[in-house]
Amino acid sequence: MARRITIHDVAREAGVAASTVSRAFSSPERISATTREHVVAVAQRLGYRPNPVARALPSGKTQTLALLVPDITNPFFFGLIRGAERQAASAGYTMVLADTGESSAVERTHVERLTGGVDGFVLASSRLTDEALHSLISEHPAVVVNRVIGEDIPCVVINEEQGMRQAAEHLVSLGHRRIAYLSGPSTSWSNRTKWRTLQSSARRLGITITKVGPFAPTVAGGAAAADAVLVADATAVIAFNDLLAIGASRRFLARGIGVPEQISIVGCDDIFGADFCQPPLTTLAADIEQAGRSAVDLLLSELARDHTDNPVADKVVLASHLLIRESTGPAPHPPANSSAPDTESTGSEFGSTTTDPETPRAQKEKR
Amino acid sequence: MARRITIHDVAREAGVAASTVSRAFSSPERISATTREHVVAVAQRLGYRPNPVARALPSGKTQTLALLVPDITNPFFFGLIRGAERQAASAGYTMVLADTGESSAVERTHVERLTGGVDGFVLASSRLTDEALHSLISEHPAVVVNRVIGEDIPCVVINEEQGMRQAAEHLVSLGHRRIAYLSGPSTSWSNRTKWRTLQSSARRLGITITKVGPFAPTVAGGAAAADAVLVADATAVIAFNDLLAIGASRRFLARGIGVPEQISIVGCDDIFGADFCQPPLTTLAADIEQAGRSAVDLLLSELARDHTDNPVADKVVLASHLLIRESTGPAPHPPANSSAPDTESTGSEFGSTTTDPETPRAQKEKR
DNA sequence: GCAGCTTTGGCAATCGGTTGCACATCATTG
DNA sequence: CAATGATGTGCAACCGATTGCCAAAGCTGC
Repeated sequence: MARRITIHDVAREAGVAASTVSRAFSSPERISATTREHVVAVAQRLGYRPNPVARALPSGKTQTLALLVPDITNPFFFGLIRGAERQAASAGYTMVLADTGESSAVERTHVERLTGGVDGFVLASSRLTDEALHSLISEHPAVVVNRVIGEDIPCVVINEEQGMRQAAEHLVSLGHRRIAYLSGPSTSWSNRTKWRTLQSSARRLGITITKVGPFAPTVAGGAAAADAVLVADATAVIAFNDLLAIGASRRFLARGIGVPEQISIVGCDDIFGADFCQPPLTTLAADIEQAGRSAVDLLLSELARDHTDNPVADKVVLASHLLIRESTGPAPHPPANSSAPDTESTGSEFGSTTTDPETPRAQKEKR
Repeated sequence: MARRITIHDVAREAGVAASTVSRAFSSPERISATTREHVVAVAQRLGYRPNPVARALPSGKTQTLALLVPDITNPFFFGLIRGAERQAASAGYTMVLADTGESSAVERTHVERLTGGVDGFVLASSRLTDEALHSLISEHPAVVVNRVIGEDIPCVVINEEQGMRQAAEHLVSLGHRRIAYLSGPSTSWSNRTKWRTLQSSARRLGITITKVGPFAPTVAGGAAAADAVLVADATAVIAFNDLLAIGASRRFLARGIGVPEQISIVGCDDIFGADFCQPPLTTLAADIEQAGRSAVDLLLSELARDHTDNPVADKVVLASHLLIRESTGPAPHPPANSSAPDTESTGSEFGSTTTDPETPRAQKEKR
């Protein structure tokens, strides 16, 4: 724990000024090759390491990024954390991780406290209101993940619409007509988006989707959700996330209700474990690790950006696709009149965008 | 992104010196109540936030801790990260997370780079050699997790011996006589400890335990491990961790080998998913989140310690206990001569310490 | 009314770097 | 050979806080 070697120690030992030592490292072209080599050699011999905080003070750049997540516990964020950490590290940045405990107040406090100590923020699944986010982002460089706020704020989102439509069509193709949506936190933008998309898909496909919840987006929450579904009288459920889906699935099985024989389950996120739970979960997958990497990239380019130029923010949309495993199957009592019950009610607003040939078709699969 | 309010702005606005503003916050007793209130009010009005890096420079204290893990991907570390982050946050510390990619060189580089920017390190499952760790810890405050090095280095470990003995006894009680140990990284202290304990347990219990591996401690590694086990001709396996156990279990099932009908599997760590994989995994559980909390506590008390006093380092040992689920069952062909084959070969070195009544007993369980 | 003490607030140095500017040195050129 | 320019190095200010020391002001008691 000996005192650390400073630039002055090196300067004295090398017989030059401290500024020369500084330049030997940070602007080598401003110094002659001979002195630079000498200084570097002395620094090496003494074991000199620049002090990051001293370096950060004049420049205001800490080479550190903060990642805020609502709940470190949630496996969904593991991939995000991983991707973000790796990308940050490879760019020479250090990553600070903070858990906001699903609370907007804590989120704001963390930002306040970290400001000055970090160069920017990645806000994953922020629980802040749009206004709060806007004002926050106007004073701190930040990118949001899992949220779209406006043209001026860089963000990384998963194409939930795409995924949710696929999920609904998959279930309809299996003969399901009454679907329940297991809602997550009402403060979650992603939750609202999923539900909105599902409602329009339901209209387009001529089926009914009812919302149950909100539930805590955890395995424990899934148990409660399962019981609520039984009351809602649905043959299939789409869950806000895999945790909820796994929890519900286990609860159904524990109550002697077959999955997917009696009820089908679709999750979201393809978290760790979704492939080896029982039954393996049909889920909406997206490369969430990529989301972490993209978020850091966006933030870094935001930091590099000359703030006098055009303030056009980037937006990364990650594809979402359905992974069909074993938690979904044919509806228990396929309705006799399977051919397009009331397809003509399709809203014009969707008719234009979705010229998708994948409409309800035969459900003669067997298990 | 307006310029940040500094202590000087507050001083000017309040009509006092900067030092007075500083004292108003950091040493209120050195200042009259009236001026303090006035200064605080002005600071509040201006939205003043102390700059953490400027504050860290004179004090040398950054209020930041670093957590280094070999692989963020590994769910085992999620609990650790969570526990550490929470404990750090509640003590007003910020946590930096870094992945060493299972490499001792990267680990060392990270420590080098972070030094000065953090007050101390939590090294989880370090891949460094004992010598490297010793020299590293002699110059940086640090605590290690999952490793015991010496009396002078604070550490948090899981009582692997206890757990491994329980696992071995559990399998023996089910009639298993030939057990394979699925080895993890050879640089892992925990891996070596597990194997050593297993060897002595085997001698004591009069069974054979063979080591297969090392394998990558991942689900993918588990598949390779499963195939190796088939060659080793064992009726049960104990895996270095749950990832390996789950991977092996899936591989066995895919190859038509019943788990636990034909082969029993015991994992380690009780990671997320161990309870809902197929079959639910019998595993050695420890409160790893507590390990994270304890590690941070230890580090914090290490930092608070007056370094002139006695250098006695703390050591936290966390209990490990067996969680019996469904991946273990009776050995496929229970040997006829079940009563203590060669118990007298028990090494004296263990005879003294393990006066443990739990020796091989009946295996008449049915499934 | 003044010595002596306590309280209060300011000055200035400091932490360890970075960087604008001045200056010295040396080579080039008219 | 002097003027000019290019190059290399040092001085000192600065980033935003903290803190030791000093002095002014206020208070006590004789």
